[in-house]
Amino acid sequence: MGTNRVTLADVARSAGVSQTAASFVLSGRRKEMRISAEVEARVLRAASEAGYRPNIVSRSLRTGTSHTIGFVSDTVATTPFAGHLIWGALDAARDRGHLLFIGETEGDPDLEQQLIEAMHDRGVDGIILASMYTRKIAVPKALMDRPAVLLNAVPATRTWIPSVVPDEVDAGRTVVRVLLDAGHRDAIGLIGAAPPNRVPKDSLAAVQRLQGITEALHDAGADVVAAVPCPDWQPDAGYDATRQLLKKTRPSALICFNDRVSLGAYQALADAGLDVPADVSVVSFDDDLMASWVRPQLTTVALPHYELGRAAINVLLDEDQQQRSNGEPSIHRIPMPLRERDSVRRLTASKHRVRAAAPA
Amino acid sequence: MGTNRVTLADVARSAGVSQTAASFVLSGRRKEMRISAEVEARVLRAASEAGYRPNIVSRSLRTGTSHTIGFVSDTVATTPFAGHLIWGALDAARDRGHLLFIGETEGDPDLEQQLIEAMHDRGVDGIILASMYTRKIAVPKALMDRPAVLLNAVPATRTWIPSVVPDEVDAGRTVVRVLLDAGHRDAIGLIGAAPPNRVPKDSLAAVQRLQGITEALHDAGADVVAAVPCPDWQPDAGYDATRQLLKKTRPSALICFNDRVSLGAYQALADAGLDVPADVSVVSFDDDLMASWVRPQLTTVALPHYELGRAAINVLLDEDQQQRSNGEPSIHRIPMPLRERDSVRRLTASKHRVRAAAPA
DNA sequence: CTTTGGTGCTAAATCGAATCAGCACCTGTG
DNA sequence: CACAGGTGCTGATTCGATTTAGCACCAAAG
Repeated sequence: MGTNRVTLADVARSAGVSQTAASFVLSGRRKEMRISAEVEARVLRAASEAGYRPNIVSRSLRTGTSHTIGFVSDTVATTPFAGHLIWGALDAARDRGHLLFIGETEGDPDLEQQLIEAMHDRGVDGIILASMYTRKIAVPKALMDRPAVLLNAVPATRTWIPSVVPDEVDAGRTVVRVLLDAGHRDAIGLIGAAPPNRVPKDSLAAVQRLQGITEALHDAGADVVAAVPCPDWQPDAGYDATRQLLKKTRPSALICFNDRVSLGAYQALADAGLDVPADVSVVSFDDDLMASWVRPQLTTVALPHYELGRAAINVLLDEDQQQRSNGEPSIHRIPMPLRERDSVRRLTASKHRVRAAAPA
Repeated sequence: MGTNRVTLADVARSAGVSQTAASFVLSGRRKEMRISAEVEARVLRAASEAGYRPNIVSRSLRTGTSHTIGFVSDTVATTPFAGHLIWGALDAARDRGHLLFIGETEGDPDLEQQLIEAMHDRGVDGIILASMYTRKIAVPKALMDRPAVLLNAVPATRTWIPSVVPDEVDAGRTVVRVLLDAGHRDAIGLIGAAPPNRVPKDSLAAVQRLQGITEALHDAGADVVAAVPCPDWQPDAGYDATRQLLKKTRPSALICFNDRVSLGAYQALADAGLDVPADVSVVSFDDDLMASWVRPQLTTVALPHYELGRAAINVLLDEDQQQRSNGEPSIHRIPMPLRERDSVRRLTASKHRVRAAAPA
């Protein structure tokens, strides 16, 4: 290194013992080598006086563990979502004494491969491969040889690599519970997907949210009054779908499949002269930034990006060994927390459907 | 490492030569060791057939260079700004064969110290210490021993460490040029700071933007018609300041000190029945996201976060050595590009002040 | 026929920590 | 008094590359 770093040899010399003794003391294993308490004290003193810090490069070469993790993502900059994934991973890594390499692939498989190899060349203990939005991904070969975790993604092919994803099915159940608890039961509409399987192509979230919604309604003996799928989950499509639904029926509540769709729904409801939440309640998914910008603020189930990032580190560090031995591919589902805001109206205790009302 | 990686020894053995020969061939220095072309071919072939990749941990231990850079920031997740700084650094690092460690301090000096040390323990070639917004920072001791660059920050104390910052003075000149080019000359108002030095405390941007503006106006023989400082650069303060200015005078153009202030100015102008840009032109700084959301879209001078990130890597890798030898602290100023949008009105060729007009 | 000088390569040391294999020394037992 | 067994430590090797020192061979020069 540039300047004169203190090495283990320096510490040993100044404590008047062998490197071996110093090494065992400093790694807290003095009993194993039967080092006396007196020598331990001398070594500890010498180390702290000299400001000794172990050289992790050297340790890594010898032991093969670098306390370093690679985080490879298809995006780091564009959205706050990606930032929060990284943030969670960073915090968890710090808690466990690890540092993170970050790499961005921009969706390019070659670049992905190169980054993973560059990280392995530097002796990372494992790699987290993250996706900006939840999806199935082809697991690159380079990932298979060493510990790895998929974050916000599930493997397209069968593999031992564990995944960490949001619990979308449970989120579907959650939005239904919110509506049922508020007394909405009979006139619930769906914007963005329709049972049994009319959902946007390739969207895991769509399938699973719909599944949770369907199950929860069935459990309660309820059913949707109408459902309109959208080709994609953008405000425009949400607007069109909502208008279409309003032609057929007059729901007391809408479940929109994400916050951007909700934005379109808000607009369509306003155009129809319907007030949120007085006339129609709206619940949604994602907790996008806009969810707290729109008026009334959206009640929505949040994608837990920070927690996903944290979980990925912990899964990588804790479970990976076991997973590799038995062939079970494990999927860790992280709860999606409800953000209760102002877009759901609590119906009166009578539990009867209320056609319209807004008592100041 | 976990599975059996191919080592240099393996390559040498299968090529039937010594490690030394293999090493010199693979590092492209065969002439130095006078290796024959024939042996070179054998080694190259063996290496590529075996899929040899050098172990950078080992190389790092021997040579002290890891092709790894530490990026320590006070924020990574909260804003898109921070994301773009990292993005630029990531791209430049990749172009030059380096990988980035990322660390977030959350503004905590102890954490900052720990992160820097943890990175040095892992043999980074240098460290970039980044700030979310441009400011003076106390340079941590841990940074002084090895190559380092301050990003979006200048050192509070005298030091050899180079800085990379946006060129705010030039940005000040740019906004003035935009207005002069459009024929605004006599009735330019300032919102956010006032000459000679009534600026928000601790804001480098304020001082330098004002300096550029003042110089450029002076060069053109022009002057501001009125200037109102704000305590902080938020929409509310911008609104108040603009109302205050409008009581005194009727500008043909406003220079707002950032986009959030401009947002407030827009509101105050609207309240006063003045149209942007028909009655009053507005130019601003930052190119915040909102600059393209507001109507009319703001003409503004952008903070070049991506380029700042790139530059930091290049400065670290290129200039650091020299800087350490002579004691000159260097400051690299990155141009702030103009984003011309719709908030500036071009006056008629007569160059006379137009009181109000909006044909169609 | 020895020396010089160039060519083409190899052996061994090195970076800093971890760790295996032992080596003195002492105490208690038969 | 020989010997087992425990205590408290040290020397040397290892990880995988880079790099210094130097060896063997051959041709040309003296």
